[in-house]
Formats: sequence, structure tokens, C-alpha cells
Amino acid sequence: MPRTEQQFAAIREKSKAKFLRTALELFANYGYHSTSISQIAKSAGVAKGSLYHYFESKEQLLEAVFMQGLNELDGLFEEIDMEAAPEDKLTQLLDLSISSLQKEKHFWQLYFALITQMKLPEVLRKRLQPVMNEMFTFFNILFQELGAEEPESEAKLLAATFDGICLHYLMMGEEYPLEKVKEKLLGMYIGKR
Amino acid sequence: MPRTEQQFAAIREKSKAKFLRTALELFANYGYHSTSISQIAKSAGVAKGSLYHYFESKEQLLEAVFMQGLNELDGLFEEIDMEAAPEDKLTQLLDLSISSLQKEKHFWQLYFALITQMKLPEVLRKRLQPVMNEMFTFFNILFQELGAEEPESEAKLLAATFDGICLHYLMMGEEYPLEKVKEKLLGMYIGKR
Amino acid sequence: MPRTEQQFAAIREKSKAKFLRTALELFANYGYHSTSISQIAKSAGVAKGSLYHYFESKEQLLEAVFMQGLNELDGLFEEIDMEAAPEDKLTQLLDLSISSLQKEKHFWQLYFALITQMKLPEVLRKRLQPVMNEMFTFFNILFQELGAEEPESEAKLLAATFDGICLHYLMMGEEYPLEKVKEKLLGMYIGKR
Amino acid sequence: MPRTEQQFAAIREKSKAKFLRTALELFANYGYHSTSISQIAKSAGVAKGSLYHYFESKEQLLEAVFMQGLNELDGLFEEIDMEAAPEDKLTQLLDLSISSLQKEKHFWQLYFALITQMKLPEVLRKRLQPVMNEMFTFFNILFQELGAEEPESEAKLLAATFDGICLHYLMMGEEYPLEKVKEKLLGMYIGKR
DNA sequence: TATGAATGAGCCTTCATTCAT
DNA sequence: CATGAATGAAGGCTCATTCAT
Repeated sequence: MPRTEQQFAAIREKSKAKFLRTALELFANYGYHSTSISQIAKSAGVAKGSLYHYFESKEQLLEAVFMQGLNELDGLFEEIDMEAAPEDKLTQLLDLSISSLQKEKHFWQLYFALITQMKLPEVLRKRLQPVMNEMFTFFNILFQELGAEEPESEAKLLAATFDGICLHYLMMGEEYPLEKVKEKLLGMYIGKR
Repeated sequence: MPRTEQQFAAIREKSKAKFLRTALELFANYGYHSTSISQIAKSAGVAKGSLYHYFESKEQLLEAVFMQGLNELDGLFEEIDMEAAPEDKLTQLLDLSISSLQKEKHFWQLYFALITQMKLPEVLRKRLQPVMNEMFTFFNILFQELGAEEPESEAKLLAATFDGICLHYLMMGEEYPLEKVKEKLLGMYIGKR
Repeated sequence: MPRTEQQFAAIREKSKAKFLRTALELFANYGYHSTSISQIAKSAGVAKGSLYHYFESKEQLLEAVFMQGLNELDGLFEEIDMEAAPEDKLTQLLDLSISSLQKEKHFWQLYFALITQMKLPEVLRKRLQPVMNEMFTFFNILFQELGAEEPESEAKLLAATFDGICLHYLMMGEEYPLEKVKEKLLGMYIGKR
Repeated sequence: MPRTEQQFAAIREKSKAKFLRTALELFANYGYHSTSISQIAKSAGVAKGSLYHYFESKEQLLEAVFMQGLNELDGLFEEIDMEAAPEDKLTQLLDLSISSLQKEKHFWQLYFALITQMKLPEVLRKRLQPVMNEMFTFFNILFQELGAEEPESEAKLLAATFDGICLHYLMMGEEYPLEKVKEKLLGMYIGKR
């Protein structure tokens, strides 16, 4: 008796998830090019060929890994109370970002490795665009609410600061004083209330 | 014939420089792994084998390329008048950095690609450390002079902002409003003088 | 319950036949090596694994496909009236051959691909031998009846011509003037009656 | 001191020729798909990778092998005295063909394997076309000179016979009575003059 | 018996590196 | 020192076959 379709779907989902997890970790730690399919398979505890049941190619695996990370990100900012005062929104955003950064370290590592390499497959670039736009819009509105003269430039600066902090945190590891830096950043925009 | 030897040395130096320049450009544009020795040799207009007269291996070539960039960086900050007022020093640093960023785009591209990949050969890591320390110390002193309560954290934040701006500039290209962002950044620290 | 068993056998036979048909078509169109088990299974509308219930291996499937074609061929020449005049027998043979060629295009395509590759598994070679011998004997007798001086050589020549025509027809497709060539061939041997 | 360009060209030519020879033999004997690059390299006594200095891919190697065979063929028919009587021209053509068939057995084996498989890369198909046209035209003229009623059909029939004989010779090996069949064929067209 | 996920040997191909000239 | 042909390890990928359900 063959398994039901649902059983098969479950198996597939599980295997696929395992591959995605393993690949994310290895890509993040060693880089895309320095990670071989063999390594991924071995780490995942399966045979090399199995990977190709789920992903057409190594590159497509990378895409899937990255996509998954972006998808999980999507929900993140919906938690922010958009009706709150700008100061609070900024605080919430920072908290959420830092939380994501710490929980999804591998993803963020991969993220910076990818955007830094300018080879981003078109698919990924297209998928990334709206996410970044949303972020930028968020900042823009924030600074408008704060009465900034040039909200756009302010937004750009803040975005850069955000990415810089993430980058430094990922580079230095746990010894990086993420909390302190966060406080200082908040201090700059919200001021010593 | 001492002159002959000098000529040889000169030729050697010239060839080596050409390799370094070519490699930097290709590594920056296509990434280390996606650039083959053949490509570099062809772009440099010499034979593949010749490269190995100057560099032991591809990895060692990368190191040399990166080292050279760092060496050129060393002189950069010596131009700053350390006796000037902190506000002026920050302004000078920003100007110098932006100037370097624009002139040495390839190097900076490679820089971010490398630090992002956490594979930095030990040699490079060691060479990079003092540069970053110097930068950090510079910021630290700056904020002490500015009377900051926690100059260390302030320094970290500013450093992150710096890197973030660089990153975004490199990602977005010339349409990035580097000047405007710079002004905003200066405004935040120097205030509405 | 004997009926159930018969039903099973019927189903089995039907499935097997479907595989054979599909495999013949794909092997003929794309070649043995360029046709994967997956493709066959998908084209046949069943799962890959099922194929192995009916055939031990891909090679054995090929054998079965070819065997089946040869078996169907066996009956073909029995329709010829062996008592007829040699001219008529030749005509009948030609007509039957052309008819088979047109109806079993896939088989003949596979046939030429196989004999051309000199890898013919021993089984097939053994199965093929009597068929070809029968043909040759038929020709031999024919030319004896026609009073040829060297019936053997004549038979060999005619056989070659036969295969050549088939080959060209298969290569050129429907635009090949099969009928005209047939007429010419008949004319050569039967003469302007 | 580097080798001169001519030296390099000589080396390349020699290596390339060795690969072509080896590949032709193996492709002919075992078939394209059943011959691995490893085998070819081993048979040629060189490393696997070396092959790719000369041919972009396995398929391109096949093309080159086939092309070379066709090129050598080109000269063949120029030896025929086109002013001779049709009977003599046919005789000459047959002799030349048989001679080629025996000398270039591997090529002809490959030839039939390829045309039989209907996958002929476009390049090859295009290269083959004029050769076949030339042959057909030759036959056509021949039969016109012989006063045939339908020279086209006659040409088609003769061409088929030619290919059939070749095919049978290649299939049966040296025991095939090539000479006798040739005589018979000549007899049919030239007749008892 | 049917299914399709899993396997792994083997394939084609790339490329850093070596070396004879 | 320069050259580019040669090497061969390693990588990505395919696919016939197996097997648990």
C-alpha cells in the first residue's frame, strides 16, 4: 500500500526543512562557494542526491534558503503598533530588529554576505526590494512625525546605522555591546527625555 | 651591473602591481571564488603561470591585494590635524573616508565582502585589527573631547554608522546621496552650530 | 477464486503492455541512453518504482521492448503465399515490409539504432539471428527460383537494399518517395513485364 | 624562455589529433553515451582535464570528431573523373566508397550510429546536408546520362542500396562478401554490356 | 501491488597549480 | 622570468535502483 499523499507531503516538508536549515547554517558559516553539496548532505545526514529532490540546483537552494529567511522576516514588523508615538515605534523596531538579529544570526550573516557580493540572483533582488522599501518608508514616516526637515536623508542615515550595527554585531560576536549601542542610538533620536 | 638588477626589480614591481590592480578589480566585481586565475591573467595581459612568480597561490594573492589596500589606507588618517577641535577632526575624518570610499571603491567592496564572510585568513585578520583599533581609538578620544558620558559606546555607534553608510553607498551606487547623509551625520554630532 | 487471479494477470498484462508501448516510443524518439526511467514512468502515468515490478532493469526493459517488436514481426511473413511465383512473392514481401515500416515506425527506428550500436545484448542478438536468417533464406530461394547465377550474393544485395530503403525512409520522414522507390526496385528484379 | 608560438601550435595540434583519434575509436566501438571522458583520456594516455583544453564539452568533441571525418570525405569524390562514361563513374564511386568504408570503419560506424539516432546537433546536420546533396546530385546526373526515365527515383534507390551495403558490412564484419555484392550491384546497373 | 523518497556510483566539468621549454 | 599545456582533485548533478509503507 502506498503512502497517502499527505504522508508524502509531510516527508517532503520535513526533509526540505532539514536541508534548508542545514544549508543556511553552512552557507552562513563558510560562505556559499566554500560549502559543497556533499557537506550539506553529510551535515543533514542524508545522501547527496536527495538534495536534488527538493532543489533544482545549488543556486536554487540558496534562493530558497534566503527566501525562507525573508518570509519569516515579513511578519516581524507587523507586531509594531503603528499608532504609537514615533519614539515608541523606533524603540519597538530596534528591539524587534535586535531580537531577530540574535535569533536568526545565520540568516543575517548570509544576508550581509549576499548583498555584499552583488551577484544576487534576480529573483532574490526582486524579493528583497519591497522589504527594504517598507523599512525605508517606515523610517521616512517616522521622521516626518518627528518633524525632521529632511526626513528622507534622516531615514537613509538611520537605515545605514541600523545595518552598520548589525554588521558589527555579527563580526564581533557576543562581546559586542549591542544593548549599550542601542541605548545610545535611541538617545540620539529620542533624546534625554 | 647593479643597474640591471634595479631594472629587474622595477619590472618585477610593475608586473606585480598590475596583477594586484587587476585582481582587486575582478575580486571586487565578481567575488573571490567566482574569479579564476585564468581570468586575472588574461585581464592583466599575461600568462597564467607568470602569476605564480609573484604570488604563491590564489589565496596569497588575495592577501596581497587586501594588504595593499590597507597599506594605502594607513597614510589616510595621518592627514588629519590631531590638534584641531573635535568637530573639525570628525569633519575631516568623514571627508577623508568618503573620498577614499569613492576613489577606492573596489577595495571597499572587497573589504566588505571579506569581513562579511568570516573566513578572513589569519594574516588578514591580524593586519586589520590595528587599523580598526586605531579608528576606534580615534573615535574614543573624539568623544572624550566632546565630553560624552560613555565615549566607548558612542565610538562604537559612530563606527557602525560609518560602515553602514559605506555599505549602502557601495550597494546603491552613485544615486546614493552620500553628501546629504554626511551632512545629517555631522549635524547629529556637531549640532546646529 | 480463479477469476481474481485471471483479473490480476490481465491487469498485469495491461500495465506491462503500457510500459512497453511507452518505452518503445521514447527509446525510438530520444534514444535509449537519453530516456530515463522517470520519463518512461511519467509518460506511462505510473510511478517509477512500479516499473521494477515488471522489468528487472532498464536494460531488460529494452530487451522486452525489442523482443515484442520481433515477435510481432514473426507473423508478418507468414502471410506470404509461398507457392506463388517469385515475382509475386517479392512484391508481397515488399508490400508487407513497407506496411510494417509505416505502422511500426518506432520499432524500426529502435531496430536501426540498436543494430548500429553493436552493443546488442547477447539475448537480442540471438533472437535477431533467426529472423534475419529467415529473411535471407527467403531471398535465397527467391533468386534460385529466378534462376540467378549466384543467388547468395543476390540475396545479400537485395537485403542491403531493403535495409537501405528503410533507413532512408526513417531518416527523411513522409517526404520520402517510398512508393516510387519500391516501384523502381520491383522493376529491377521483375523487369518490365 | 617560453616556447615559440609554433611550438605551442604543434603541441596543440598533436594532442588534439590524438584526442580525435581516440574519441572516434571509442565512440564508434561503444557509442557516444557509453564512452566516458575518463575512458577517452585514459585511452589517449592523458589526464581527464586536458581534454577540455581542446574541446569545450563532450558534445563538442563529438562534433569535432564527426566534422573531421566529413572533411576527410570531401576530398574523396574529387578523384572521380567526371568526364568518364557513367558506367565508369559508378564503378569508380563504388570503389572509392568501399575503400573509404574499409579504411575509415570507425567513422562510418559513428556515422550510422548518429544518423540513426536523430539527435544530430544542428551543426552536424548542416554540415552533413551538402555532402548528401552532392552524392544525390552525382547519382542523379549519372542516371540522366544513362537515360533513365525517372533519374530521381533511381538515384534514391541507388543511394539506399549504397547505405544498406555499408550498414551490412559494418554489422557483419570481414566475412561480409563486399566484393561480390559490389559486382552484383554493378551488374544490375551496367548490365551485360 | 503501487508509490515516490532515498541512495550513491558515476558522470561531465572546472580550476588552482606545476613544469618543461 | 615567461609561457601555456598538462594535471587531477573536487565539485555539481543525474539517474538506475532500492525499499519502507
